Amino acid sequence: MNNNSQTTEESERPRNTRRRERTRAELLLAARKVFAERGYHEASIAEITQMADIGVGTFYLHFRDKDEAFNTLLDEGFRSLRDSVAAAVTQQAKGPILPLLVTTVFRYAYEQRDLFQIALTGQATGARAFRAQAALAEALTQLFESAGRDGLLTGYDAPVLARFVTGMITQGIFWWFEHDEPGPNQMAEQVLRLLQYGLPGELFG
Amino acid sequence: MNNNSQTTEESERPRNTRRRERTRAELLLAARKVFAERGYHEASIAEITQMADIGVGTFYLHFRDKDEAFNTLLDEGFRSLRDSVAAAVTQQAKGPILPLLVTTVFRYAYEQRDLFQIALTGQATGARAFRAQAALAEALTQLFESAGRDGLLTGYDAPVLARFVTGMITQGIFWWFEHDEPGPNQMAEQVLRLLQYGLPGELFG
Amino acid sequence: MNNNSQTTEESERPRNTRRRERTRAELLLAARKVFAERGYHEASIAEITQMADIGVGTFYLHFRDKDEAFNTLLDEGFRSLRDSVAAAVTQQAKGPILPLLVTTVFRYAYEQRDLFQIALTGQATGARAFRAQAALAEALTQLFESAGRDGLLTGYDAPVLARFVTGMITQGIFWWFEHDEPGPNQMAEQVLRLLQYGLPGELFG
Amino acid sequence: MNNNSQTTEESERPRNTRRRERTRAELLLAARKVFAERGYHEASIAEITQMADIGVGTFYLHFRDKDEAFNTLLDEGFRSLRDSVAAAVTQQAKGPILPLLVTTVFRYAYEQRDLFQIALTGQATGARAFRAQAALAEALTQLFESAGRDGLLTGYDAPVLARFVTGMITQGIFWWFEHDEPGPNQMAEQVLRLLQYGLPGELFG
DNA sequence: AATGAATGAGAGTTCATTCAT
DNA sequence: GATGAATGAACTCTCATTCAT
Repeated sequence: MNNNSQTTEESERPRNTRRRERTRAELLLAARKVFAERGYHEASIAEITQMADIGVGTFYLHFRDKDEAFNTLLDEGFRSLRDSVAAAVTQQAKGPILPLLVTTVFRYAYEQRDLFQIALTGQATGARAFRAQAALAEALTQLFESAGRDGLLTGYDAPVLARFVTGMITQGIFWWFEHDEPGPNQMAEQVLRLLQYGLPGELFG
Repeated sequence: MNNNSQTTEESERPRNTRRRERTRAELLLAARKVFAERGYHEASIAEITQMADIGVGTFYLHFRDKDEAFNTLLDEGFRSLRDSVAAAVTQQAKGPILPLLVTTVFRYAYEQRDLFQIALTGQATGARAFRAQAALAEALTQLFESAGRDGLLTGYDAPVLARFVTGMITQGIFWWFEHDEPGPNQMAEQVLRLLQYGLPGELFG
Repeated sequence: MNNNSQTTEESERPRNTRRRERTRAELLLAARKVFAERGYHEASIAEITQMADIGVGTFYLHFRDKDEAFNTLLDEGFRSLRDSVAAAVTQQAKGPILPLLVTTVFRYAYEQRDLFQIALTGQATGARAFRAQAALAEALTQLFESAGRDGLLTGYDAPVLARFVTGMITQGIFWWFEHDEPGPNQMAEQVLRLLQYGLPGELFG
Repeated sequence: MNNNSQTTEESERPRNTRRRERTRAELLLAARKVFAERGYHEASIAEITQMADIGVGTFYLHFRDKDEAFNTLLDEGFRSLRDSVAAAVTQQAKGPILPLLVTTVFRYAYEQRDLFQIALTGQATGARAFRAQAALAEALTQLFESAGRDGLLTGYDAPVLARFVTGMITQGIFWWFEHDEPGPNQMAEQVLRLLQYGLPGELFG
């Protein structure tokens, strides 16, 4: 309680803590690379720790197992996306949300392609991955349900509609796994144009 | 003595051949179930052969390895989808293709959910899966490029547009992994409505 | 049901079965050596399979894990001791059981020293080992309780008495881990003499 | 400046020494608990140091390795038993030693059950454990050899006899791992009665 | 063609021990 | 003297694949 011990609270603890945090960060960075390159199952702890230049055992000092490392990686990665979106929405208080959402997600995803590759391609049985999509779909569902209550969107099923838009965004991000163009702004613009104006009637007879 | 060479097409060869084919079909059926239930990596050859009630070794008489079985499964499964689409297009010669394509894919996917679950969720590193999406995107790209040459679609990038639509369809199918409603026709209708009319301008400011 | 398949029931199955049994026996033999030499914890599956000149994986075809192999080893080993004792008792129907029991156990233990070394020294957390002693104590308890009901043994607590005798026998067997003499008959004789006549009163004042 | 060399016996050194000793004692206490609860192999240094609320590294400042801690624990524990026995023998100078020995050992063992549990059950490959039994057997051997030289014990092999008695005592202590009754005095009495008077002749035919 | 016992490389994980602070 | 993060050898166990029958 009181500082009568020889471990000063400002120097001793932080030293270890700082080292611990650095190691953890290095492991997460390496895990990010390896998961992105190999996918969940093909990624081995050995490769991750080698890439981080850290002993195998150390991995287990920081994560209970492979699964926890994977989840931590995504959780911490997407937390900052969530923050970005929340910040953008708050800032531009009364404007339309949809364009903002699409644009923000695309911008973030373009910067963090590897993270999305892990989340979307990464495999990982069960619910592990797909949470990225789920979170996006959730946000969009709320948006559309709100719009629905305002009388817009007659004839549409909000959750399903949300999924469609999620699919469009997801595929846009997939596109970047193979191409660099178009950039996030143009990508967002294309999505929004399609959503707003649709395709020419000729295509539908 | 007797002509049991490779020309005896109706008696000798067919007997073995038929048996061989039956075994192969049983293996593929079992593989389909197991891959759908477990995903690529968690599926084990042992479980597949057990479910097929066939010896482990026999598996390798029919498929070089796990990967080949997986690919074969998808190839053969989607071949029939391709045929369905081709047939539908040919039949309805001069009408608009897009609605036809969307509707046919949804109808097929609704019936063959397990196949799509394997293909879309299935894991399988690299390009293994995703070919379902790729094939669909390819077909749509051609459609849109053709439309683009007719002067429609100004301002759109055809391949990217194709991806967007692929994403919508994919997510529609994903939806069915968790829900049974809406059925394929309504699902197609929702997609087509969104594609044709877009969303109300209020959502875009 | 009927033998219309090409697998004849007298040749095909037994061939595999025989091989399986041989492998299993070799594994148990090797396990016996290694456990005796190293004790439960220091024994590794790798060493066992190496000694048996059999692949590591094969071990797990026959035993769920190290523990099961250990238990199987003791169970099968002591089953034959139990049989020996039962046979001896049955045969010499109406004579006194105690000398018979002591003698039979010692004779068997002298031949199967390694097995007893595993059981008595073997370690193995929990109840794993010690069952040899427990079984012996159990048999002796019944013997003494029966004698107690006949009015003999006043002043003795039968289960505790049974443990004492178990301890004597156990230590006799321990002795053989380091010495070869005296042989089982003399050992039994010494135990029985002590049990029957006790030590001279001078030692007790 | 000040004479803090190795001759300052009352101020400087003792402070450190005392602290050192306290840490060591805490470690041994924790080790005792953990070894008793888990057995040698399942006990981990981490658990011991956690229980002692002391850093892992500190353990190795006091003991070369796990093995040394284990041995130290037993050595120090049994040293006091040896002292108790020696004191009792000296005190009751000319009476018979055997009853005294048995009674003293049982009384001590009843109080220090955990120590005996470690020593008798504790696992620890090789000679590590079993030294408790060995020491007891040694003392008894001397007793019996002395008696043998006085012409008593004809027909008995002193060392083997010593082992038998060791076995009885050991099993008496084992009994306490599962039961609380009978207490040390009654237990000793039962052992001594059996040793002095033996069992009724009817049991031997 | 079919079988299934056998294989062994390689995975995840643990833990006694070290060492920079 | 004390600390605890880091280490890596060693372990158990799995499973795609082979091959004698």
